[in-house]
Amino acid sequence: MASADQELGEHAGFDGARARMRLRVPSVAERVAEELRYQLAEGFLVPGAKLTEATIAEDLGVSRNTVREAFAELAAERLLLRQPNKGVFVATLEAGDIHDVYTVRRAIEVSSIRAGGSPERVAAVRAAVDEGKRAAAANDNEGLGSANQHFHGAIVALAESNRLNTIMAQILAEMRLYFHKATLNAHFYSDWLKENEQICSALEAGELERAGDLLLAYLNRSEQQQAAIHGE
Amino acid sequence: MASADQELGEHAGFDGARARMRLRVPSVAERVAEELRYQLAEGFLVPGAKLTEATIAEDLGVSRNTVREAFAELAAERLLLRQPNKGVFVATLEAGDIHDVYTVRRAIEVSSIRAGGSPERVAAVRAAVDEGKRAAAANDNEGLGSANQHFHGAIVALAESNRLNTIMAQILAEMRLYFHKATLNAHFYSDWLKENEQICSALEAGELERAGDLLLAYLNRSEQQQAAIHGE
DNA sequence: ATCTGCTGGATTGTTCAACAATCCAGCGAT
DNA sequence: ATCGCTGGATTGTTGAACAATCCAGCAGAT
Repeated sequence: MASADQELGEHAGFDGARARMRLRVPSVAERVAEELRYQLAEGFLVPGAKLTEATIAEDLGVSRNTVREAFAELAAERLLLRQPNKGVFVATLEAGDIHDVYTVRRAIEVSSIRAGGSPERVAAVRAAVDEGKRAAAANDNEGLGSANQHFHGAIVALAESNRLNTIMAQILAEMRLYFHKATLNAHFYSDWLKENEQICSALEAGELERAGDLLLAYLNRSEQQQAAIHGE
Repeated sequence: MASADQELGEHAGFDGARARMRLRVPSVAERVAEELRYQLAEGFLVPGAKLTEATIAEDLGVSRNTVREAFAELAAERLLLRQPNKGVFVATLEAGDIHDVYTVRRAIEVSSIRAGGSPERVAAVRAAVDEGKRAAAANDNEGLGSANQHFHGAIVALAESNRLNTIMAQILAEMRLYFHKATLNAHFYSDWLKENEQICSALEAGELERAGDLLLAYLNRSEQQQAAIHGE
């Protein structure tokens, strides 16, 4: 397998929850989209990079039309930016986008936590907190980051809304896209590790108002930090 | 223009706000998606209906591949549902979806209005209220419906978030998809006409907390009504 | 009569090759 | 240095082809 011929691989497996009796064989276009999502999340494709149709088609061993179909999907998810007649590029988060993203997060995360949730969902939040602790103990930076994402994902999942979940998933995907810039400074994480703990405790205690306030405060501070890192 | 040959038409013109110095000639795939969005909103394509690639390609005078690209986009927007190897269908809102949609609306609308907004944005909300009044006076049912959508769109626009705006636009598009079932009973509207007025007044007076509460109450009631109409 | 299993036609999924339209880097003339 | 041109590369779109899949209808078995 030469460097110019990296086949479609297996990177899925985050869906976990569904036990639907369905034998799914994702279409090629679907798998191309999945592979690109993976490469984007993993940082192999840096923001602003240009994706040439022919190259990707050849690398993945699929047709150009199929690649285009995948592009249409990812562009709708804001992971790729399509510039007519110029090509598609990995999306970049500008200064304004950071505020934008956090505006969405404030809306859906705070709303979700304020509505509470079933014991199982709350337990999932607790599980994410523990996952973070474990990662911290193991000095696992990577794991620490994804634990945090699981935490916030679990908060949105409290609302039991498919649409809210996918919106959140997309937002998190967007953030992963450019998080690699900030992913290294680990002392970052030490803060919210105990903060997540507090939020989760408040949630478990049924103090939804307070849980929401804490979460909101966290999001505001996080936005400031991100803005600072990103410059300006 | 025979029935089997309806060319791509002009139904755009909602973007208004942007005065970017850009000469945009949307790609064919884009216009196909736009045309389908239009037909969906207008109710020419009823929920559950099957869209056969070849037929649409021929009707619109474009290639099948181009149609598929448009499909990928609309499926990502939840307006179409893709069932592998079976075809794409106009999305249908099930009982659970109604709750889901309103959960999203509660999250983003209430959050937006609670944060207030610039005087111009508030004025836009007022404009939507007036638009509704005018439509009511003219007995224009159609106009009444879209005035209401403008109202709620304007509320989300308070937050000045592109992402929130597009999310709201998609949600509204989803609702239009099946609103035709309920669009006739006009006494429906008489309620929220004065309610919008109240919400808007509270917003203008800076009583954001109260505005949010009113809006929330409206959304809850509206969800119930919709659920009742949709049966069970 | 109902169920089973097959079959053929229709539709989707995907590829390929082609061509027009567009963009862009480089180069030459002013 | 600026302007304008040109040629190559890339995108946008098409049309045709074929494998895979689905589905309605039908023949045969119980």
